Amino acid sequence: MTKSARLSEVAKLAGVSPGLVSRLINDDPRLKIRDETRKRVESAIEMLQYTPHASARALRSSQTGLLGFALYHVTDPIYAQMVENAEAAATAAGYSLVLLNASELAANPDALRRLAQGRRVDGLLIQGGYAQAHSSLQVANTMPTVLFNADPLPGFRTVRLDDAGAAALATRHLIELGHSRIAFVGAEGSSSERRYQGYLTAMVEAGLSSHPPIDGGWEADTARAVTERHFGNRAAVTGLVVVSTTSALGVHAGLIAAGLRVGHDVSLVSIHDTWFAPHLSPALTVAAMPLGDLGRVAVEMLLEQIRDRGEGEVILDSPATRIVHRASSARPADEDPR
Amino acid sequence: MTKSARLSEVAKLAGVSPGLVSRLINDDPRLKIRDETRKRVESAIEMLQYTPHASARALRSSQTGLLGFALYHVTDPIYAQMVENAEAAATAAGYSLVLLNASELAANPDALRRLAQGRRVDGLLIQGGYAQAHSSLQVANTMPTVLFNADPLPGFRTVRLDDAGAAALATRHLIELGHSRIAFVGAEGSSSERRYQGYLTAMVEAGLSSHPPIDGGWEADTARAVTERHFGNRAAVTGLVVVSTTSALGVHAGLIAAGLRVGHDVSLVSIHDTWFAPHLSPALTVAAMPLGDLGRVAVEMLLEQIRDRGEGEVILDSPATRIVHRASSARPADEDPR
DNA sequence: GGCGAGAGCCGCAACGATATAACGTGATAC
DNA sequence: GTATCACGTTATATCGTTGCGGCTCTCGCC
Repeated sequence: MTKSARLSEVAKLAGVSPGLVSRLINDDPRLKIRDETRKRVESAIEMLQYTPHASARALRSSQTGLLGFALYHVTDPIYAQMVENAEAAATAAGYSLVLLNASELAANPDALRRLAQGRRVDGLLIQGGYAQAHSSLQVANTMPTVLFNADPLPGFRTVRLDDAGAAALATRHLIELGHSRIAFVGAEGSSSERRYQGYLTAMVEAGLSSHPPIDGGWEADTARAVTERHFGNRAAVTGLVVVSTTSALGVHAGLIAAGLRVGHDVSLVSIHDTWFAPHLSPALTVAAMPLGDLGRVAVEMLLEQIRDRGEGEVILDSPATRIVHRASSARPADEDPR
Repeated sequence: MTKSARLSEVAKLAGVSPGLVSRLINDDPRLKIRDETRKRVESAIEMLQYTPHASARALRSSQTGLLGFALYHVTDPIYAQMVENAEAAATAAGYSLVLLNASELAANPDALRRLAQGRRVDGLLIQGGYAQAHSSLQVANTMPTVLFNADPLPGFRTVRLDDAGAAALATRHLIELGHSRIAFVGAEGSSSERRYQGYLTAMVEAGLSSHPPIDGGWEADTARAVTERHFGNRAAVTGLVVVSTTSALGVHAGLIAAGLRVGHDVSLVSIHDTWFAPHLSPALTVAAMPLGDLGRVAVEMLLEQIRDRGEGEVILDSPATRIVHRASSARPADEDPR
């Protein structure tokens, strides 16, 4: 029991050829086999506790059963949620995820080549932003790739959420509550820009004058600092739409530190729901997008591409976005309700 | 350029045999080669953009360069932080991490066999709790394994943090502020038990009477519900030590919901620091343990074991634990300060 | 009874790399 | 001048699977 069994040993024990055992294991559709023989082989497999050798199989069939998953920060709760669902989807299809550091891939183009050309994985899932970098373009031809949360790039499949729609929804939520002076706290990157566009759409359609975006960054720390600086004591607006829950946490803290009452002096809505949003005090109102679906769909698209070698770009704008109304947003206090 | 180059093609271009190229790439210490030949080979590699084929190499050398990393929840910010550092340590050593779902491994013992016996990875990192399950014991003999945040198990290498020490530190922090009625909010599992022991130690050494642990669970939701139920309006204690930041968030919310002022009526300290702890209002005081180190050390221990086939168990109790004092803890309001 | 048609199974040749033994050279020693 | 040896380099044997062509029976049928 110290050394695991080989396919040939199974074959010998069952009194058949290795090839037959292999075809049985991979249930080759055009395999004709007598029931008695099948049973014999199966019990030999059982007896020897046979498990196919992954590397040998990978070499021969040139399929590793691995998908590379490149992220900038696993610690970002938004993406952690996506990872969880992507992992589940991959496992369900018999694949595993290899965690990759997107920043490192971007910094070191050889690393990407090693992955793709060395056939270490069967496909790549890459977080947006990075994929826009030049070096990855070459990879596209040699390996199935899906970009998520990225601007569509010719030749790549892309999957992303309805950023503009969610931001518009969040903005409309504040407008419906009676707010008219509403600002958008954004960050760098195309997804923030799309969300700002959504904010603009909602403001224009309500006939309200919009503000230029406030850059708070993606991190809570920076968002907090910017908020404190921006809103020291006086609130120029009564409503804020924040680009992400992570930075909304910073805005939340910054407003309180500046002596403003969240959900009273200033109403706050952020994009993306996370597990901590309901537990802030006051709890955070959010425009929730189906992040889990993003992970699942990204994996499914990649697998489809691996199987069919399908070309062409696909953009998935999920319609499942909805407002989760919590205490951080309310009717404006110091304005006449409409 | 459509098909990537083989080792043999490099050899042919350089006018040498494949074996020589292989030994040069893997810098075999007992390889003697003329400088001129080396240059010729190297430029051939460069010219053909040669990259070793991962599966072929894995089959022949029986080393995949992959480490399995089994977690229960990637979304837990505590472990997310660990993953990030583990990934960095693995990459630095030329390895990659394969993300595994610990719950699924536990539920389905065949999955573990497939991994270990199928030689899909070179080693396994397994989150505690799961490893205690029976099925994993067999794996220990066939594959290098390191358990993290787990009780030491004979035959396994284990790495964990100084749970008891951190809890004692947190408790002493409250005692030093002048609190005497202090309770511990815990959860299921051995790490919570160790932390409760630390709480007891500190209480006993201060001559204070301790309370039985309050079970708040690991999640913010459950901790919040338990807190609201437990502390409806009246505070039986003035200080709380909470088993983890995640559940502390729930306790924080629950106290506020119950009408109690955190950092005033009740002081709160939790174990583990995370990115959101400073941004709660009031900000959370924590006993910070070096989570990043945990990830790094776990990987390093595993690699060591892979190389040396070293046996024996090692328990790392990191001494770097420290208190980060924020607004959620203060001198008790309704008691005489000592 | 001979022939064709499958059904059922076998065996060889890769897949791309690496480890090891074997092999040619010169140079050195006797 | 032959034996010895060190130094480079090559040839060959795997590693464990899978894909493919082909071989051998057993039947059915004219």
